[in-house]
Amino acid sequence: MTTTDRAAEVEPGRRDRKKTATRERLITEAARLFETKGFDETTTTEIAEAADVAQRTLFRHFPTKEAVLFGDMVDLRIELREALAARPDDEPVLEAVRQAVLALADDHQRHAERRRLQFRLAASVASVSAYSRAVVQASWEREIIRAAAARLGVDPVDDPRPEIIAGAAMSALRVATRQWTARAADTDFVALADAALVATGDLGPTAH
Amino acid sequence: MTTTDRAAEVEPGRRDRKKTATRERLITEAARLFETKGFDETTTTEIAEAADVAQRTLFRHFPTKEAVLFGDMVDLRIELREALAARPDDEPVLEAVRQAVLALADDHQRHAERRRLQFRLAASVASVSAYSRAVVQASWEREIIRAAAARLGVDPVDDPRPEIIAGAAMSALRVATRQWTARAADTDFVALADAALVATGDLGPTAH
DNA sequence: CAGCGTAGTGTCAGTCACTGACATCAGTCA
DNA sequence: TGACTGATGTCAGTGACTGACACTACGCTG
Repeated sequence: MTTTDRAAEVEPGRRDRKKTATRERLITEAARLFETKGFDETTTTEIAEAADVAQRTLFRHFPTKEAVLFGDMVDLRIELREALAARPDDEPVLEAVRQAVLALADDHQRHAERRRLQFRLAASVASVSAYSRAVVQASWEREIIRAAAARLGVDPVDDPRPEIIAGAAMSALRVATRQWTARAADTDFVALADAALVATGDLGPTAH
Repeated sequence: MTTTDRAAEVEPGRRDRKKTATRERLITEAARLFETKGFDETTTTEIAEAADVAQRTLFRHFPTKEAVLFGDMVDLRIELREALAARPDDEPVLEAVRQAVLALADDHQRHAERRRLQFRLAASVASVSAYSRAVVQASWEREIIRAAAARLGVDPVDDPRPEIIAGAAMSALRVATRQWTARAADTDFVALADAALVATGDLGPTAH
């Protein structure tokens, strides 16, 4: 058990290291350019050149320009899935979802600067907003749906409740995100998210 | 200004009639081409030529190719807003939202063929999915948020509940849409949507 | 360790969504 | 009727993305 942890983590060779290095260079250079020049004003060729690769290489690592911006979020889906799986089986569904989504919130807190850039661009650039909603957030939503369906013991195609729970949780997360983006950099994002997620369980009492 | 007064329904002149005729020709020709050739396989120039206008004219009527596909949904937002406003003030929020969203469902029922094409493409083409979520559905969601906030007497920026309600309702609608698309053409969409929306109020009881 | 297969990259040329600029023509209205 | 204005056509671009092909270096196997 030297560097191998659980699922046979083999030391990656030079080729793989170069590949991930290129990928990360693209992500950071893109973020820097988006920050300084704006999203639409930055071309994919500029990003590629800043990372010292050909434009074609950028599109071998990412399917779209938007995907470069959110490139550091790919494993968040897995993280959310594991957080959901880690909740005790006898915990109420909404509580399990709430706790798991706080793992996402915690990640945002840890990568505050990058997340703020992403949220800011999602709020101002149409194509980024669309990507964030339809690709990033939708992937999280699917994890919540899957987990909620499993806990409720139902088929998410027949029973609408898993998807409704997921939609409500994602809405809560969006509210927290918007509030956080509008406030000072040291605002506690997890607390905001928690407050919003608690309100998710209050839909009944909202009745009137 | 324009001709006489504005809010009232004035008989549109020949110029306006031509304009809307062009717009509608673009929408129907696009739908026909998307149906037969597929979305990605149809170029905007082909759509324009089928409608007997220049490609440039298409982009004066619609900002994107996806917007042409959903061109017949523009006034649905207004319809939803009015349905929300029409609900009695003393009705519980969730019930008002449910009834209003059934107005959307009813529209889908009435334009079954076109809606099925749109949903099918949204399920298979990434850019269409993104547009549907981030533009079309998001606009409905905003209407629900606004109405729910007004009914609860809260500011939707501070209080997450309006957005959570809206997110849950939109999720219910998406479930119903997916179920409907997968079933026979004469399936009762309103009934499916109603069943899903009823479940929205059951999040508390879902507890365990 | 020599040699072979292949993954990651560069280069080039092409497609297509979308846009600015300018000319033209047709409704509209004084 | 004549001036104004808004819808359209034409043309020339920009920039995101893609297929094809060649090349190099990594890594494995004999």
